[in-house]
Amino acid sequence: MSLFIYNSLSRTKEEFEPLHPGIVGMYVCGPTVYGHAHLGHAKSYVSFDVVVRWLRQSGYRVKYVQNITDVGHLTDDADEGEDKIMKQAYLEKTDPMEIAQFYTRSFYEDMDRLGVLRPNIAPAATGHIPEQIALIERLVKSGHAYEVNGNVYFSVKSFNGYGKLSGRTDQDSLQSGIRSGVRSDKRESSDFALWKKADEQHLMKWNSPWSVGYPGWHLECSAMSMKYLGETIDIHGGGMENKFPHHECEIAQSESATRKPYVRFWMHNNMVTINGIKMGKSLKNSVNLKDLFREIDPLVIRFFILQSHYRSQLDFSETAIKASATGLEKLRETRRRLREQKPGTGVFDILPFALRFTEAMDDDFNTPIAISVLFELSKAINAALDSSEGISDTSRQAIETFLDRAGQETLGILSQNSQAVEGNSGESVKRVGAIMKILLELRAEARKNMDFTLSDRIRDQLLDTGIEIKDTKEGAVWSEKSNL
RNA sequence: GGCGAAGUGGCCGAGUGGUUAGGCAGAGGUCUGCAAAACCUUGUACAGCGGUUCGAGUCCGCUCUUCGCCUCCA
Repeated sequence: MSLFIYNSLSRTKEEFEPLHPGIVGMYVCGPTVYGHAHLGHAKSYVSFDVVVRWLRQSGYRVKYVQNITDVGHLTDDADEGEDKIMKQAYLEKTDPMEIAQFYTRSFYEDMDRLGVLRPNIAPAATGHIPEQIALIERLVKSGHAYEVNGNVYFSVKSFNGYGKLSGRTDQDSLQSGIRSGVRSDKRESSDFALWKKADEQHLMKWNSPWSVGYPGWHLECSAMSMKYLGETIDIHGGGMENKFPHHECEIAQSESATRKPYVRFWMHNNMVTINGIKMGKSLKNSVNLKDLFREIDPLVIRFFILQSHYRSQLDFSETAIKASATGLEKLRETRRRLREQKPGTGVFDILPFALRFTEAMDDDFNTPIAISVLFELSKAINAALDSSEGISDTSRQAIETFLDRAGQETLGILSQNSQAVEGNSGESVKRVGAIMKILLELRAEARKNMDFTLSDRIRDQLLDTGIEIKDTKEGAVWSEKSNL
């Protein structure tokens, strides 16, 4: 069985083979750091996190590069608009670098909580100005770019592959979408900026052969991916909304410079909608992750995201996320039960489940199917545990190995210690365990004496503090109730 | 207007020709002091209209509706 990935460039699923055997070069467009991360970021980076994890599970060494955009680019290609980071710096009365650093840290905090593994390399745009200038020089030299008044533009007409990713090849219709009346030095209105001359007030600017200025917003990804992954990379990921113009421009400038294919597999993840409408900062309906985490376990959000396919839109609602929370709790509960169960004699065959899980992941990272396999497995495990034979120790170990690999290492939703008392040392965890043991013994005694008032009081009051008691055949067990 | 995606049972959400997706919610049952959990049973779903086919949610056409991109955005 081999891995198939949907390639946005060919619009079909293709069998994946890396350019260099055993090693995958992967680049994903990172955030522009001028605000806290929102649900859209979560969907994107959780999705690509699972891609990376699965590639590694499949035996590849993945070199994962995800940039940090800390240059505040203009808000459009038409030579006007504002610099977002600079605007935020004025707003917060500080300088752009502090803004970028602050929100970069915030971004990683949120991603860590979602269980998103850090990229191998996280290059910042401001740290790669020389590489970007070198790329522009290469394009000017080869006639694909031209300078006017200190600005450098890429000539779209000079690259005839323009539009192959987005399907937008009709230059006339492209131009009709651009507003008229804007003064510009461009030869063609579809040309895009590689270097912009800075005006007086502009805060972030660098020397270049053309002017004191700053790089165009498509340039950093090309320059940095080539630097760290080579001129042809295996996988480039990003949000759908970046297909055009961002990725189209990346292809144009990169392939014009190198005369080699830039990306072998383009992967685009879909949007988060709220009540069916796209979530966006400009629409003022974006859901900030830090706010969300106060009410919902970050891993529930991760699970919720993975219950739909990365190429599908994900509609966020209170009821949908609650359903996910209950579902995830069910999987966790099964795992807990399995661990605590006394060994039986029953043989449990994990192989069919493992095969179906692999098949689902190999089919363009179909996490909803993969999760449905976990649910079916959960049901089978519970049924086996309820039966008189139970599950043998050998079978139990095989199941746990699979759950570690599938549930934790691949999907990142069943962490081994999810029920541990968070943020506490091993000592205090032990102490809580000892206290609970005493309480459960007292309650068992009360039940034996038919004193249900007392036994229910212990149960109810513990529940108020977030500890849940369940009476099973083997006696009472306790667990921490995850929020929501 | 151009490019693209999509309409699945109360809700979420898979499924590219032929047997059950899965989850949540609901109903009935087993277990239980009660509760919780778990298990069992329970749903004539595929926007509409035509067409292709022995057979279509799945292919083709038309209609309706929704969404994304064409300005920064994951």
